[in-house]
Order: sequence, then C-alpha cells, then structure tokens
Amino acid sequence: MNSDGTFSLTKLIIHGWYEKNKRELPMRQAHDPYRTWVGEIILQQTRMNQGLPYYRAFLESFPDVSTLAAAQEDDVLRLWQGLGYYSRARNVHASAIYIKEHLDGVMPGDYKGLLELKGVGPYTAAAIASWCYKEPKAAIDGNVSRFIARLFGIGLAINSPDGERQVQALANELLDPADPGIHNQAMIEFGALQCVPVSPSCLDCPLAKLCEANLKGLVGSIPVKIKKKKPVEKWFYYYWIRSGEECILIRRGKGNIWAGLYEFPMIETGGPQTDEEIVHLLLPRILTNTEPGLVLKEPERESFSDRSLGIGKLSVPLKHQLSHQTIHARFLQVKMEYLPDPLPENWQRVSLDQLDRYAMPRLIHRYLESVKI
DNA sequence: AAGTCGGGGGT
DNA sequence: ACCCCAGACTT
Repeated sequence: MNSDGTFSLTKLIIHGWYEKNKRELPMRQAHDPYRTWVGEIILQQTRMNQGLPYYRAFLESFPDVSTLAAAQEDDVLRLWQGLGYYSRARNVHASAIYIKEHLDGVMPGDYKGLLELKGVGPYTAAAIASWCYKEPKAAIDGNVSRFIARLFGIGLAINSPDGERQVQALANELLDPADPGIHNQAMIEFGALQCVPVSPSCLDCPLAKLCEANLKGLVGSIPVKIKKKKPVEKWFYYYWIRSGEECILIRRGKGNIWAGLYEFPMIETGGPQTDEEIVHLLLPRILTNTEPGLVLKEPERESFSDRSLGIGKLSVPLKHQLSHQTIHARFLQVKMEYLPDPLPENWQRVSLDQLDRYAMPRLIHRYLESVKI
C-alpha cells in the first residue's frame, strides 16, 4: 500500500488542486463557530445548491446563538420547510437554547464539547473544530469516504463498521495538522467536484497515477456500499376541512416523519381506497374523530357529525417519493357551514391567508400549489 | 447492524 | 428507476 511519501505527495496535490478549483462559498468566508455550525447542519445529506438559499435565510433570521435560542420552534421549522430531515431544525434550536442556558451563550470550544450538541455527530464536530479552532480532526463525509475508498482501493463496504474504521484510519494519516481546516475543506471539495460518485473524469485527475481504483480499473465498482432496502408503500388520505376563510391544521407529533410540521386531518390506510370509501367511510371517521387518540365527548360528536357538508373535489393520487417510503396521497376538500367549537383535540383553526406561516411537508405544499388557493 | 428520517438532482 | 448528497439518532 502507500508509503509515507505517498501520503505527503497526495496531500500536496490535493491542496494545490483545492487552491485552484475551490468554489466561493459563504460558509468559507468566516471562521465563526455559530455560522459554521448552522452551515454544516443544513448541509447534512443535502447538496450545496439545495442548502445555500436556506443557509442565507437562516442566518438572516437568526444571526447568532441568542436570536436562535429566543425563537419559537415553529418559526425555525418554517425556515426549514422543504429541506427535509426536520429533526435537524429541532435539534439546532434545542442546542441553541442549551448553549444559552448552560454555556453562557458561547459555542463549545472544542471537538468534544461540540459532540455534546444534539444533531452534532463525528463529522460535524470535526468540521467545526478544524475550521474554527484548527483542531486536528479529520472530517469524513460522503465525499471524503468515497475519495479515500478509491484512492486506497478499499474493498470493504464504506458504510459497514469495518469499512468506516479503515477510512477513518487513512483519513487520520492523511490529515494535515498544520491546517486541518483547509485540509478538510480540500478533501471534501475534491470528493464533491472531482471524485464524483458516477463517471468521474479520471483522465484529468491529478491523482490518477496514485489512485488504486484508477490503476486497477475499479473506479466504477468502488466505493462498495451495502444497499438499503426498498421503500415501503403508504397511503395517506387528507381532508382539507374548510369553512369560509378558515381551515383545519394538525401539528404532527414526535417520533414520526415530519415531526412538528403541520398538515390536514388524515387517515393512513393499508392500501388504495375507492372514491366511495374515501368519501363515505373515511370522511365520517375523520369528522367523528374515531381515529385513536382523537376522541370527542358524546355531545360534541353528535353536533359535529350532524353538520351539513359540502363534499368538494377529490384530488388525483399524488405520489411522494422519499428515500425510505413511497407515499400515495389523495386530498378531499370538505366545506362545512361552520367549524366545531370547541375544536377537537389537536385541531387548529387557521385562516387561509395565514397558511404560509405554517411549516408543511412538501407533499401538502405541492397540493396547495396545485389548487392555487 | 439495521431502521428511521426528506427532498432534490443527476444519470 | 436508481443513486447520492458537507449524517445523526434510535433500537
């Protein structure tokens, strides 16, 4: 395998490549731990182009730890809307409160302290500590592990514990203690721009003669990864219950997808339902609140189910593809003469022109766009 | 070690 | 249709 000399040479080449090819990114303009933290959280499992607008908007609204700590979770989630992995937003907010209450409002000053923050794992702690404090920690993300796997011809799956250990060991050896911050940025940038997942242009790669995968013709088969199982299918039926200029929203609870986001009352079924079932079987269950956890008292149930209804348009099925589930959703508009008072548990009355103040899953958002309210 | 958690872009 | 992305957390 590679000698020490090869490590130094590789390092030299990468750094030279970086200075010549690096992108101008806002997160590289300062070494402020708060801004770096926010940037790294937003970019977890997220491409630069997708994350950048969110990064700017987030810092605009919450320029420092104290403004973030003082915010409402709903407002943090609203800024996160459409970005996915919403636990990131809840965690960064909770951590800001933790920093304010327990750390005097000052960001942790080293890798170990950063790891204590919710949502900050080994990669993110290393990225912040190396960039802001010049702490010698190798930041290993998807780009870096792919790059290292190819450079050293790692045959183990890089998402297996053994493979991870091997990548970690090599990344540690490669790390430049003189400026770990720049080094990590260079490694990540190289993986993101040059050593791309599919069809990298090895012909113009400065490391072509050192890269095991390239020399052995294995670039197409390295990195090896354990594949994930296929997404499960789900069927969601949503009821957009409206009265005048108002409608009903429900805030999703923790422990589920889209926790903390808002949606319409809904029923999940084990398979596709007919139009007949959607209107005459599921809708009464929604309106009489016979879903578990949403039980009305008898008098309320009576008056509620008696209400005169106007059944509106039933949407075509909308397919919402996620990495781990395929959701088939349909929406039924339901117009009521007036909304129940008091509202059932969890139901919230929201006026239509206020809908955009609530963070919603892309699925709901897309539906609302399609009916153009 | 395997599941869960989103959404978008590239091929 | 499949893969991957500046991953972390839970079981």
